[in-house]
Amino acid sequence: MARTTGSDGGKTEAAVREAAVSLIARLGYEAMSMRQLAAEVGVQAAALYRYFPTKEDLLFTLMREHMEGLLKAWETARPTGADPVTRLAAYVENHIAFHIERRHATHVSNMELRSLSHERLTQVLKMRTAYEKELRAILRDGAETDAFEIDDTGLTAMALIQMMTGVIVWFRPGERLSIAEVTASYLSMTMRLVGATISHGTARPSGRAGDAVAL
Amino acid sequence: MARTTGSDGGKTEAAVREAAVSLIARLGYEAMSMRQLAAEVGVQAAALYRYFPTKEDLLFTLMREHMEGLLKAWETARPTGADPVTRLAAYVENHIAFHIERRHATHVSNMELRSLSHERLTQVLKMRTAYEKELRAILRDGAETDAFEIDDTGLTAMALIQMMTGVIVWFRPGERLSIAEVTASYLSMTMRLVGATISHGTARPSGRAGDAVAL
DNA sequence: GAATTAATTGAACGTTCGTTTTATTAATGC
DNA sequence: GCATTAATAAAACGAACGTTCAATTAATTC
Repeated sequence: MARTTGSDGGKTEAAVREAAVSLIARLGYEAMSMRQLAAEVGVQAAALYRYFPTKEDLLFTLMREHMEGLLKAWETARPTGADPVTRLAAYVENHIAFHIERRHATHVSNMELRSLSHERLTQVLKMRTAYEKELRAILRDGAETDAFEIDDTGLTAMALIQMMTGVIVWFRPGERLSIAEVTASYLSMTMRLVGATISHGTARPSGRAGDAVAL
Repeated sequence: MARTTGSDGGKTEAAVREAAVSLIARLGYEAMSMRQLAAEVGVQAAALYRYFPTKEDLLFTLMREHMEGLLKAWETARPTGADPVTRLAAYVENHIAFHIERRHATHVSNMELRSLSHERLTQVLKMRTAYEKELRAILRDGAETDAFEIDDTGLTAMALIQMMTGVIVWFRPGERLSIAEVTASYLSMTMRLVGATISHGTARPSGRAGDAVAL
């Protein structure tokens, strides 16, 4: 056999991407073979090389597009000229929504970085850093205007991102909690963590929780 | 050649474990070959099979002992009969100290779970769940005695663990922050996140940060 | 409807993998 | 110092890997 009836390059490529994301998320990049991937798509292994020149090219494409999507999503969701609390809330909501929606792709982007060449790793990390920088800027603004009370901006940003991204590890759609409930809880935890001053009305008291137990 | 002068089974096995942890952490379990590992130890690949019957046995041994170590460390550090704030502080301090000290092993235990057989995966997850259960118990006690203000105990526990374990992703010893500084910051963030009542002296006010921005 | 292009198959390539087997030498026990 | 046991090397096994190549057929173009 050769070309099959109804075959379409565009559709096949999309099917390859989709199957690759879920297969890599489940088995890991190294453990997934090109033959396995091809079988999932319903095609011979050789056919994959029409769309991606190497296995690593495939991985890199998935990661790059994931990061581009994340940055684009934030560009769209980001409120312009708002106060730090509003901006932080938008960041948290966007982050959680995006990551829950793309659990598998996030898994791939976070876990398989070591399989990239140095150059490509740098590219992906650059995008990631740009995204994290947005959060640090919000935290810094909030700290400077006393909207937040933060020890260390960089450390707090990393802690928040790890906490939020961690959702994909345990969250399963359709279980005990809805996406809205999870998002609301994380938003509330985030605001407490950064010591956010209550924004609407009530003034915030001076005594900070945690002070008494700090080393 | 055969047996080499000065060779010692105990030392070789220890060297294999050590090399395996750092090699798997750096390359990933699937990407590390037994020949690579043997070369790192300064031995032929066949010699490894004297100590570990298969590659997966080696991985499982590393993971099981890591988890056993974590549980044992907590058993030792756990304060008995103390209030929730003290117990939570001890949990955070133990968790961060243990994970910073064993960054590579933690990486292995968290990232390579999918390479275990179903049965062994279950064993490791059982230990992990037992460890997480300790945190949930502390949070529940704190919530019931109004020492903490928590939306959802399970969700908060997961968020905290993800946040704390995330330290190993970005923390490098000898850089900007010391272990003590990092621990103090995480402790402070944790206490705010759970809405801990200030324990020594000052009463805690009613208005909670985050309320105003919750969905 | 012939020529061209797009999509895929099937077979093969050289390499590397985890693992096993057999032989060989160092340390140990008596 | 001889017998035994411990620790390793060296070579080989079949299987699986990523990738390439030539052949073949479906769709498209004119």
